Amino acid sequence: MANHGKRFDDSTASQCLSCYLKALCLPRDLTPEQFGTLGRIVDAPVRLDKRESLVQQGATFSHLYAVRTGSLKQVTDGANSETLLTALYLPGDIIGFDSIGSGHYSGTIVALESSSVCRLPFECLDELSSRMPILRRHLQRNISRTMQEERLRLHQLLSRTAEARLAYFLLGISNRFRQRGYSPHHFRLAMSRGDIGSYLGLTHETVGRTLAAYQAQRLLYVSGRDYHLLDVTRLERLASSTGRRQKRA
Amino acid sequence: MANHGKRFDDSTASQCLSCYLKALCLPRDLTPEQFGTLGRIVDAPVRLDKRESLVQQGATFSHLYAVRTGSLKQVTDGANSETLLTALYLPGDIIGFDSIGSGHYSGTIVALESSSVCRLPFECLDELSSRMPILRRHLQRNISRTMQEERLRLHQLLSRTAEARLAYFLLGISNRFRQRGYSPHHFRLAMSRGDIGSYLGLTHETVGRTLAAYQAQRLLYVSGRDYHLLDVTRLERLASSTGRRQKRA
DNA sequence: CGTTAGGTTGAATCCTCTCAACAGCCGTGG
DNA sequence: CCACGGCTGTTGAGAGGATTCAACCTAACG
Repeated sequence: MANHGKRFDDSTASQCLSCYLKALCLPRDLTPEQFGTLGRIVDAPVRLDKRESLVQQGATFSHLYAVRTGSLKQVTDGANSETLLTALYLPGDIIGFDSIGSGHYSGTIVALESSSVCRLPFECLDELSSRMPILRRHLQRNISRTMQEERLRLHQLLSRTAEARLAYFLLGISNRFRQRGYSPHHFRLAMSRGDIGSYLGLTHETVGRTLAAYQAQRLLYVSGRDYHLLDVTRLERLASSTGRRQKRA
Repeated sequence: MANHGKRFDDSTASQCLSCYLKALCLPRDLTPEQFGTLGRIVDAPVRLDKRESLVQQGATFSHLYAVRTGSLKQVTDGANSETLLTALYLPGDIIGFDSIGSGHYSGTIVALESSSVCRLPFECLDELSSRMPILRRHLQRNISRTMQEERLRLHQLLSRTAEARLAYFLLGISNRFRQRGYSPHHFRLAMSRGDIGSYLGLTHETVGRTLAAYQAQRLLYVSGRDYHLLDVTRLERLASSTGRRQKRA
């Protein structure tokens, strides 16, 4: 690093210090000094316009990215020329964990709206983590947790109906907003119906129809990409039921 | 560790040295000394009978396990008293990556047949990895790769028919056997139809019917839990198509 | 102001689930 | 040794849900 000698409260470091998301992307209980060391390797934030892409699928992996504002999607195209939405990133999320293993970004990252992200050079981070067990743990935890959550989530979705899948999805989003300090009942989701469908394995028509059905039952109110969850309890019941006819005991 | 002074070719170390799976669970290009250090922290292998469980869901996380022989499944029960088969482990696989984050095992691990596994104390492994970058990288890669593979796989499955899901699944198994040096065309899968269904989000009837349909088309031959893949090319076509009617361009 | 992408709605088709009945295999226990 | 129940796997019939295809509507944007 060129700025090796800088004090921990220099401009880049304070970027992290002042960031209200630090509880999400950084370990807690860092000493000010550790904080400084870490902040020093963070590059200046990158600004992205809507639809602009951060990295291309297949490009060689070099940085992790922490979402500061806005939201981004990961689209991956498989062998058979189908492209799937494989991840949604909200402020505080770290992008790129899934690309460490192969050395190439596993999908194209596209901004769903104007967004800004922090660049984290992985080499530096890795080198640092060998000397800072607390950081190593934090990274491990973060990877491991997202892996286990996603595994369970996707397996649960596999056997569910569109009704349950959507409820499950919306409640997940709601929780993520809650963790970030936003309202869990009212939020804007910058994804199209098609995006949601791609993520959940449904067609855009089905997504729309299901949302309409929810509205008819007063479970939520949707206007465009604005969502108001009205009856979370009932949505939870829906999400955790298979949505199918009861198998008789 | 009590056995800190042991030479690298002592009994536990040689266990790994002589293990034909070391290419899978250990980094390649280790010096004999590093090899010894690593081998020293590996506990004696654990033997499991069919149906015996290795760890219970929710137990506090302490060890990773490397599968030596046999096969195991991870079953996770969600909130709503449904239990899902969330992972299948074959020789050379590492069990437990998904449990580092939460500190608790994320599912019960059950042997599908008589199996043996190596215990890897995570604390030691982690401590070691701070001094051995090559090991740290290997662990990171392993976690990251399984995470990304699984994410893509499950998202692809979400929008596919039973026909495509099963083909996809069987080809995945086939590849894993190939990597391990077994025949990719003929193998025994110790899972029941119900297990497969749970993993893929299908009912056991559908699994059976689909296998029967494959046999009628001479794509494969199944007898009980013995599988012979006859026409891999055609299976691959099936697996990578959605299985649905072609959407017209 | 026209074009395009996103969204809604309807009708028909197809796939998978549910339910039910039955065959085979295995271990237990009489 | 055989009977028994339990577990696993197979097959069939009917119902329900998601998809495909088509038409139409809206909002955004050059």
